[in-house]
Order: sequence, then structure tokens, then C-alpha cells
Amino acid sequence: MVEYNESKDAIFRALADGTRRDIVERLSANEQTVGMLAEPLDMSLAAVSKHIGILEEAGLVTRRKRGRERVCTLDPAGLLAVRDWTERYVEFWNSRLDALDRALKEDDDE
Amino acid sequence: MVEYNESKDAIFRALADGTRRDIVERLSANEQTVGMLAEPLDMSLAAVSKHIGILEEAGLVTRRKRGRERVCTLDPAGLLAVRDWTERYVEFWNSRLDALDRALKEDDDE
DNA sequence: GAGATAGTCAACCCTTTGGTTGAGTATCGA
DNA sequence: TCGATACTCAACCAAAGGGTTGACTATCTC
Repeated sequence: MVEYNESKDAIFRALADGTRRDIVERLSANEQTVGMLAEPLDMSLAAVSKHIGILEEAGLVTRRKRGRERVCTLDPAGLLAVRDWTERYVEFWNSRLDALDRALKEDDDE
Repeated sequence: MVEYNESKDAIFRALADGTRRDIVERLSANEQTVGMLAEPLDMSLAAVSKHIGILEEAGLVTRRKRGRERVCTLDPAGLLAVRDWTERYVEFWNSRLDALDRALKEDDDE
């Protein structure tokens, strides 16, 4: 399994912000321009551009030019890193919860 | 499915910090006192106590008194919230990746 | 009871973050 | 070619984050 330690922190910090999570979720439906992403958000275009920059540095999003627009897309490489991490954590939580279940069952049996 | 929106942001912010992720991972092995958690970390006890406070407010950790010590444990309620969220995201990433796979396959077929 | 131990709390400090505005660039449409 | 559109960039600012220290409380040990 590949380790993504070098980027893990950047990904976590990128996803810590609600606005950026919103952007990621919206990009999961369709690729969108910076302006489209900014439209429903109550902040300047520059602010949105900065948010996208952070997602880009974390490897979650890529931006390409199309005329005078910039089209944003979810980045498969970043997605893989996030998926691997989340799966690791799901396993981790599940094993904890299983252990808790067993512990509770033992209590009941007494 | 239960929604954890009210706590989601706190959980994300709590897990955005590497020190706190470290604490959570260590607590997954065993419950530990604040002092034990602080021991390998290069910072004051007060700082560690603050980190634990943030994890506590996010619902990920509980602290109880045992003599003059405070014992920290992973909180099942918080764990469930995180697990549900991560599972939702794993599904989300997987569907994206499946879509990408299909798109790439179609390209190959041409 | 006296001192050591374990931790919390509040005040403070510096850095980072998340926003703003204003100016600049590239592209589109007339 | 000229003006609007779609951004980006740099400078700036206020608030939040992550750490410190010093004083305090509670408990253990002698």
C-alpha cells in the first residue's frame, strides 16, 4: 500500500474548512468554473480562487484554462489518497466498535 | 441515516491537527492519562490538555477522573459519527473513481 | 500536615487562516 | 480596438489556532 504521509496533512487542512468541503462535493457532480463555484457563496471571487488554490495544493482539485475561464475538476490522484485514508480509518473505527460490542456483550453475560 | 451536521465541523477541525490525530490513534490502542499522552509529545502538559479539550468538544474523546489523574478514552458516539461520515465519503470517492474508470475505458474503446 | 504529583485555567504571544480590496492580465464580443 | 468579463495576485486586516508561562486545585505519599 502506498503511503501518502507527505500530503496527508495538506489534505486534512484542506478539508477542515466547510466552504472547501462544499466545493469538493459540488465538483463531484460536475466540473465547474471558478465563477460557477463562487456564485452561491457569499464571498469575493478572489476568496474562492484562494480556496481552490488550497484544494489544488492538497492535490484534490486541478484547474485548467478554457478561454478566459478556469475549469476545476476533482483530481483522481488526490481522490485516491483520500479514499485510502478514509478506508483505513473506517476499518480502524469498525474494529474499535467491534471491540466495544464485545465488551458490552461480556458485561451483559455476567 | 442520522445526520451529524451540528458536530461535523468540530470533528473536521479537531482532526485537522496532526498532534490530535496522533492522540486519537494512540487512544485507539488503550485508554491513557493526560500525562501518558503528553509524555512523547514535545510540548507542555497544558498544551496537551487543550488538545484533548478540543477532541472532547468534538465528541471524539471523554475524560474521567481517577484519583489525581484524568483518563482519556475514545468516545463511541463520536466514533460513530466519524465512521458514518468516512463511509459516506468512501462511497463518494468510489463512485467518482468508477465513473473515471468508465470514462477512461470509453476513451480506450475509440 | 507538608511536599510532590497530575492536571486545569487564564492571560498572553506569535503565526496562520480566511476574508477584503485594488490593480493587473487574458479573453471575449461588438 | 474598446469595453466588459473572468480571473489572479499582492497587500492588508481581524479572528482563530497552537503554543507558552504562572497561579491554582486536588490528590497522593511520607
